[in-house]
Amino acid sequence: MAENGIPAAQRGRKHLLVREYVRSLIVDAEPGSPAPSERDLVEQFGVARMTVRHALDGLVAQGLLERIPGRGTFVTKPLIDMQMRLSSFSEEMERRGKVPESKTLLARRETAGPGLARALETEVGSPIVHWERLRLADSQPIAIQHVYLSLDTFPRFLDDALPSSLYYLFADRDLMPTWGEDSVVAAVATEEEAESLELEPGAPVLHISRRSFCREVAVEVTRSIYRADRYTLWVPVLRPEHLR
Amino acid sequence: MAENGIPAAQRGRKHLLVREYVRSLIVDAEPGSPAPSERDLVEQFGVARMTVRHALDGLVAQGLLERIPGRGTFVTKPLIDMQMRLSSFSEEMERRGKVPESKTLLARRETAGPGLARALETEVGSPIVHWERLRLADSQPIAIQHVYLSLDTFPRFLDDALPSSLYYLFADRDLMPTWGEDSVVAAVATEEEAESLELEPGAPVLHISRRSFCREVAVEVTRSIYRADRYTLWVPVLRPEHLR
DNA sequence: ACCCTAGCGAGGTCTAGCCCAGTTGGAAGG
DNA sequence: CCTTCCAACTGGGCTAGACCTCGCTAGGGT
Repeated sequence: MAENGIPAAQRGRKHLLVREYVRSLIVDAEPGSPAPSERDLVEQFGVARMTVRHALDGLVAQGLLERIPGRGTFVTKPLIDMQMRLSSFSEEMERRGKVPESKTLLARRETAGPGLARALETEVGSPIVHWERLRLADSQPIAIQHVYLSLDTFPRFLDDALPSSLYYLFADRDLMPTWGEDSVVAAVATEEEAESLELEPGAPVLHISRRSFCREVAVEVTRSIYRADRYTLWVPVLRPEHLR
Repeated sequence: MAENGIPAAQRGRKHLLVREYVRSLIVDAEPGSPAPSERDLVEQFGVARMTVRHALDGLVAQGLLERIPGRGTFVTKPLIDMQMRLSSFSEEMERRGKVPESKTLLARRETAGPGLARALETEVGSPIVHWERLRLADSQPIAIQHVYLSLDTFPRFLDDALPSSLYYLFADRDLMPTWGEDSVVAAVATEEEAESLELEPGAPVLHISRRSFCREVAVEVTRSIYRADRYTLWVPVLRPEHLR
C-alpha cells in the first residue's frame, strides 16, 4: 500500500485533467462561445471519447457548459456573478466594510473518517488538520468555522505558527482555490455552538459546507455555522439559456 | 445488434429503460436499501456496463441514489439538493425527478408597504397581488411560497383563473425573468408555518427571498420558507481571475 | 480466541472503436 | 443567381471488454 510518490488524486483520473483544462478555458470565456469539440479533446489529450464525455458531463451538470446536438458545446451564462464568489471570510467581511477577527478554538491533528477522506480525496485514516475558529466582525461573533486540510498536502501546518489567513497559505503553496461548491442548509444551534456564538440553544443558524479545489485537487473542506441574525447569504442568479 | 421486442420509437435509448426500471424499484424503497448492482443490470438488460452507468448517473445526479465504492449503490434519504439558479419550483422539482404540486393558501389584493414598494420598484400604497402557496414534491410538503406581484404590471391577475405556473404567465406577457438575486437566511418555523409544513414549531427552515428581473424591470418578489430537513442548496462558486 | 490475508464483488476509470441524428456550409446543377 | 444536395462536422448512444481500488468476509494460521 506504499504510495509510490504519485499523489492519490492524480492516479488514473484523466477525465479530471480534461475537465480542469476545459474549465480553465471557459472561466473567462464569453457566454455562448464554443468549447473545444469532444473529438478535438480526444486528440489533444490522447484519451478515449468516453473519457472526454465524462469530463464534460461534470461541467454540464454544474451549468457551465451546454450541449447542442449537431452544433457543439457552448459556454453558458454564468450562474454566479459578483457576490457569490469563492472568497474567504476575511475578504467577505472587508467587502461589507467590517473588521474581521478570529479566535482559534481548536487546532489539532486528527485522522480522516470516511466522509472527510472522500471529500478531501485522501484515504481513510490519513492525517488531517482540524482547525476550529470563532469568526467575528466588528468584535461580534458571526460564525464558527471548522477547516479540514490534508496533512499530506500541508505537512508543516501544525509545526509552524497558525497563519493569519488560510488563503495566504494557499497562495504560498501555489494551491489557491480556483473553484468550489457550497452546500447550504438551515439548522438550529447546538448548546456548544450557542455558547460560542452567544446565542440561545435552538436559535437558527446557517450551515455552509464548502469544498475548494485548485485545478483538480481538493484543497480544503470547511464547515461553517453562521448566526442567522447576523448573516445573510446573497446570491445573484441568472436564468440558464436553455430554459429561456 | 438488432435485438427486437421493443418498438422502434424507443430505439437507441436503452439507458432510459434501465433508468426507469431502477427508478420504479426505488420509488417506494426505504432510504439506505441497495439498488441492483451494475453488473446485475448488465445481465438483466443485456447491455454494456457503460450504458448501465449512464442510466444510474442520472439518478445519482437527481439525488435519488448514492454510490459507495466497494459497497454498492443505495437509495438516499429524500433530501432535495437544489442548485441555485433562476428557475421555478416546478422546473427544479422536475429536474430532480419529483412530481411538483401546489395548494393555494391565499390569493388577494394588498397594498405595498415600504419594503415591498422598494423591492418591486413601485410606490408605497400601490396595489399588489399576494399569492401564498404550499409547495409539495411527491406529495410531501417542502415549502411555503409567498409571491408578490405589482397589479400595475399584471392588472388582470386576480380576475383570471390563477395560472398553473407563474412562469407561463411571465412567458405570455414577455416578462420572463432573466436574472435575479436571492437572499438566504436560516430561521425557525413559526407555529403557522410548522402546521402547513408538518413540522414541529421551532424546527429549522431556510428562508429564500428572491427578486426577479426581466431586463431592468422588477417582475416578482418571492419569499419562500423551506423545510431544512428536506432541502439543501448547492452553489457552485468560481474564483474570479482578478483575485488569484 | 485472535489476527491476518486472500478472494470476491462492489463501484471507478478507461479504451477504441461503432452507428445515429442533427447542423452547416459549400459545391454542383438548374 | 438561386436552390438543392451532400460531405464534413457536431453531440448522443452504445459495445465488450480491460484494469484499478475499496469494503467485506471466510479461512487459515498463530
